[in-house]
Amino acid sequence: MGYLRIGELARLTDTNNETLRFYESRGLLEEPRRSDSGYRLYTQAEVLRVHFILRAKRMGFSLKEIDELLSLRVDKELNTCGTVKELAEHKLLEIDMKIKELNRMKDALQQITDACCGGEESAIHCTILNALDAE
Amino acid sequence: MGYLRIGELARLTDTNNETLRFYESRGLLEEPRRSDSGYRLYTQAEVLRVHFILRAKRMGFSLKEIDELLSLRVDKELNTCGTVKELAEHKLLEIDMKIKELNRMKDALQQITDACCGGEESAIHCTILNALDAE
DNA sequence: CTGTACCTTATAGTAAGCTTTAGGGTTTAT
DNA sequence: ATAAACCCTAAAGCTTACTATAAGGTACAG
Ligand SMILES: [Zn+2]
Ligand SMILES: [Zn+2]
Ligand SMILES: [Zn+2]
Ligand SMILES: [Zn+2]
Repeated sequence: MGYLRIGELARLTDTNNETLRFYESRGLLEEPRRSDSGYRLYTQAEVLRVHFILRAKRMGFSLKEIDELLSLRVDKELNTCGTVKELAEHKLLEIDMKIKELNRMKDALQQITDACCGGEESAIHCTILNALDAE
Repeated sequence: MGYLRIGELARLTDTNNETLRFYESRGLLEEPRRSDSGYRLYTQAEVLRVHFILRAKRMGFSLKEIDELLSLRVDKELNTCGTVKELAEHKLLEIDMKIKELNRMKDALQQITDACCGGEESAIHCTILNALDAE
């Protein structure tokens, strides 16, 4: 009574049964209790936990990192803000590096693309192709 | 005489034998002529081609897209700047979308991270953990 | 009692871009 | 002649985050 089966948890969290079982296999969800017939039985706590996972994913954390965050979350009183903030700042640095890398790509590609006429004549003089070819 | 074996091509392009064979398997490099003993024999043209591939990779093109670019490059006179520029602009859009996505992540994470004290006391009140938990 | 929706497991497949392994020939220097 | 360095193929493995398939058992409505 009050228990959720996997499909219901999936619906409530906008995921699906396979993903939830996958998260369990990766340790992101604890093994839930089972019904007599072996069905997984969840509580509201798991709804919150899945939402936590999804939010962390949207922040750019990998499942492995989310696993760490979850362990911190489980016994908050035993862990410090310092530990949590370190993880977050590390991730921020990674995101920043990716952004910089993409901006480098973008600028380089934008430059050779702007120079290309984009016309219907032959691409022999194409700045894009030629830039990729240049020594 | 004048031919390069795979290891030499790898050295000249700062790649390795396996990667070059992999590129061949993906159609990025043509099947080269072979020595009597079956060794791949390359010319300077392949050095240029591998450099093309590497530059395109640095611009963010996938191997599949590079394959397309290479076909365009091979007979430039049969293709138009318009075709090439279309590929480039499509890729620019993709890069832009990734940058925006990462910036969204960064801003959200930055906000909850800035609010975290990062101190040595228990994480019960941690803004990071709590933000990930919040409904 | 039968259909349908739901659940179970284990295993394999997907994407990208390689890397590694296994097992076996070739070239070159000493 | 032999060791080191080099090459070959085919196949498997790696990473991330799932998704799909096969071959079932269970719950419940009509
Ligand atoms: Zn042009
Ligand atoms: Zn052009
Ligand atoms: Zn704090
Ligand atoms: Zn904190």
